[in-house]
This record gives sequence, C-alpha cells and structure tokens, in this order.
Amino acid sequence: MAKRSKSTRSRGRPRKFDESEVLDAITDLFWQRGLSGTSLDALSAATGVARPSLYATFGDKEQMYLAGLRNFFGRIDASISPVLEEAASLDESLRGIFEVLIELYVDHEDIARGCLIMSTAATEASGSERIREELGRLLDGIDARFAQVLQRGREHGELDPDADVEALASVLAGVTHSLSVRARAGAERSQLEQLADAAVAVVPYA
Amino acid sequence: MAKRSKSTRSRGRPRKFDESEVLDAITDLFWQRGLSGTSLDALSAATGVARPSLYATFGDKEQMYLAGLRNFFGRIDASISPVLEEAASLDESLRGIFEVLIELYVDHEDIARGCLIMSTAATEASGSERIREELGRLLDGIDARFAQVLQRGREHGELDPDADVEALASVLAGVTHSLSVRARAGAERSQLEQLADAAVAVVPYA
DNA sequence: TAGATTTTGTACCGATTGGCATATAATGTC
DNA sequence: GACATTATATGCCAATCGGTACAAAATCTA
Repeated sequence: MAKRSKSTRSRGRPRKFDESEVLDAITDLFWQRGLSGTSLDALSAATGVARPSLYATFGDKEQMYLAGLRNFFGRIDASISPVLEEAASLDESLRGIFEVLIELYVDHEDIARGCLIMSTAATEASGSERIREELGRLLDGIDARFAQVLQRGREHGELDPDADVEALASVLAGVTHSLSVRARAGAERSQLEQLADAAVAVVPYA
Repeated sequence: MAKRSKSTRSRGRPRKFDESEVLDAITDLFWQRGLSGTSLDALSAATGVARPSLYATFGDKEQMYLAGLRNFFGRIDASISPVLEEAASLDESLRGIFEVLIELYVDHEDIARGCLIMSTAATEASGSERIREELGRLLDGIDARFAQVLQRGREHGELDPDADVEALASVLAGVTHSLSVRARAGAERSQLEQLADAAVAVVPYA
C-alpha cells in the first residue's frame, strides 16, 4: 500500500527491477495495443516482472495505463524542450516540434505508431471517467504548449498582432492529432511532412 | 458461407432480424467501446441476436468491426451530402460540414462519442493490417471530400487561386480528427465550435 | 406430405482474462 | 541470530473470452 519509491533505502527485500525502465516497457506495450488489447500476462512477459509485483508497484491495469499516458507525455515534452530552446524563430520552433513528433509517430520496425495518448486513450475514454479526464488534461497540455510558443513569437514581433493565439494553437494542436491518426494508419513520412508544412504555412506571420 | 443478402426471397428459414438494423446496433456498440473492449456477448445482447447468427451473417468479430467502420462512414456521408447540396458558398459548405460532425461527435446521453473511425480504429490499427488499411482508406476518403468541396469553391472563384487545395484539405480534415479526439475527451460543444470557426478562418478566400 | 434448405437457440469448447492468496526469499535493524 | 519488513514466484480463482457443434424450427419446392 505505502508508496516509498525513493528516499531512504528500503528496509525489506530490494526491488529486482528499475521502476522507470519497467514503466517505459509498459508504456511501449500500451502504445502498441491500447488498454483493452493488452493483458497483464503480456505486460508481465514484456517487463520480466511477475503480475503480483506489477500490481503492487503500479496498481491495477487502468492505473498502469494512466501512468503510461503520463510517462509518454513526459517523453514528448523532454524531446521538444531542447528543440524549442535552440530554435531561433517562431517558424523554426513550430517546424522543430512537428519534426520531433513525426519522428516519434512514424513507422518503426514495421509498427505504425502514432501517439499513445490520442490513438489509444480516445478509445477507452468513453468507458472510464478517469481516462477521459486524464486525456482531457493531456490535450489541454498540448494546446498550452503551442499557445506558449505562439505567444513568445508574438512578443518577438514574429506573429501578426491580430492573430488569435488560442485559436491558432488549437488548430496546430489539431494537426498533431491528425499526424497521430494518419501515422497510425500507415501514412508515409512524406505525407506527414506535407501536412506539417501546410500547418506551418497557415500561421499568419508578421 | 454463401452470401445472398438480397435478391430472390431465400429458401430456408427466414431471418428474424433486419441486417441493417443489427449492423447499426453493432456499429454503436463498437463506437462506445472499440474492438477489443467489445465482446461477442455484448454484441449479442445489444442486438438481440445470438452469437452464431451474428457470426453467420457478418463473419468474425474483426469483420463485424470493419463492417461497422464502413457503416459509420456511410452514415456521415449521408448526413453531409444534403448539407453540401443546400450550401450556397464554400464558407457555408465548410461550416455545414463541421456543424454536422460536431453534432455527431459531442456528448450524447452522457457518453463522450467522438468519431468511431478515428477514436477506436486507430487503437487497433497497429495490430491488424486489415484494420490499418481500412482506416487508411477512410481517412483518404475524408481528405477527398474536403478537397472536392475546396475545388468546387475554387471553380466558383471563392478560393484564392494560389491556394494548395490538397494541402488545405489535409489541414481541414486534420481539424475533424482533432474534433473527434477532443469530443471523446469530453470537450464542451462551444470549444469544438471555436475550433471549427478557427479552421474555417484559416481558409484563404478569394 | 416429404424432402431440401437455411436460421435459430442451447450448450459447450479450450484458452485467456484480471486479480489475488500464500509461502518463500532477501534485506535492514536490533 | 531473531525479528520486522518488503519483494518475490508459484499457483490458483471464478469469470469471461472468441468461436462452434448440433439439433430443433421454419420456410420453399415438389
């Protein structure tokens, strides 16, 4: 019951596995198969951790899945942050974001990936309030990231002052949703890049 | 084995159910729970048709699901067609499409719906080539519908002649993908309408 | 009325599901 | 070394899974 992930070295028998590594493996499996399509047996096999240990560490399957969603969002955020820091302009920032996402979403080892959040959480959202709420929070987070980038661009005089930052952010975030679905459907990388280009072209630069 | 859905009145014992009504019920259940989340028992209960009869009529669960996807697309197409015929301008056409989709996607009886195709097929696409291909075809169909509307607008001189119809269609289709995910996450109708407005505002009218 | 044909409903199949009880093993503390 | 504490692995649970065998029922043909 007690959560004591870090702090003082624990008293009893030590963990045999690294919690964050296992969470990554869990995340990847949910990414491929979704919540309903992934069994605890499969999770156990993929992580090398027995079911009871998984259960003791992460809770039930839905809690594991929620942890996977947040972990995935964290991964994306971590990939995008340095890109934004290096970007010299609004245009470069937006292109950088889309580039990272496309690299993440597109086929890898013959698996059409897309985005774990948009592609699998949406399915379960109608049946689980917890998942629906988490999905809503994560989507809001994506909107907010775009709004932040656009706002910074406006402050640097790169954006048409009349542009509605919130509305534009919604459209750009919407394009990422589309990138995810299309990648999941097996779209070619070039097609995704064209969509990203079209999205960037829609921004009313100053 | 033999498919003889229509034509001469059949020879043996007559069907007790209407095939298209049952397909609608199947579609609705998959819409809520996705493929993996829907059991044959649940389908049987929702349709009032015993499992063996479902199997004999539609094939296995995946084939039922694929039939549901196509049925859903057909529904949308049927809802949009009259709107496009009545629309007097490109702007009206686009607004009409988004209006129909939002009405379809938004909460209904406390169930966040979104789009069956984008919200549930994406999950299964990575595990089934048949579903992935069908999803690709349906997404292409959506792109094509938007391209058609934009092309018609261009021919009427309503669209900036320099506009890239295909690219613009991808962005608009992408907004529908986004509407689906957001609706599934429980977004308010007003938020979806704002996104649709922002999308329409992005079109470079002549 | 006697087949031929097709659908229906019951009942069952082995496999898998999510979850947990329990005993054992490995550590720190005293 | 004895104990408390924590994590492990084995094995089980009732329930459900997708799918089907089979016999009864309902129709058309002749």
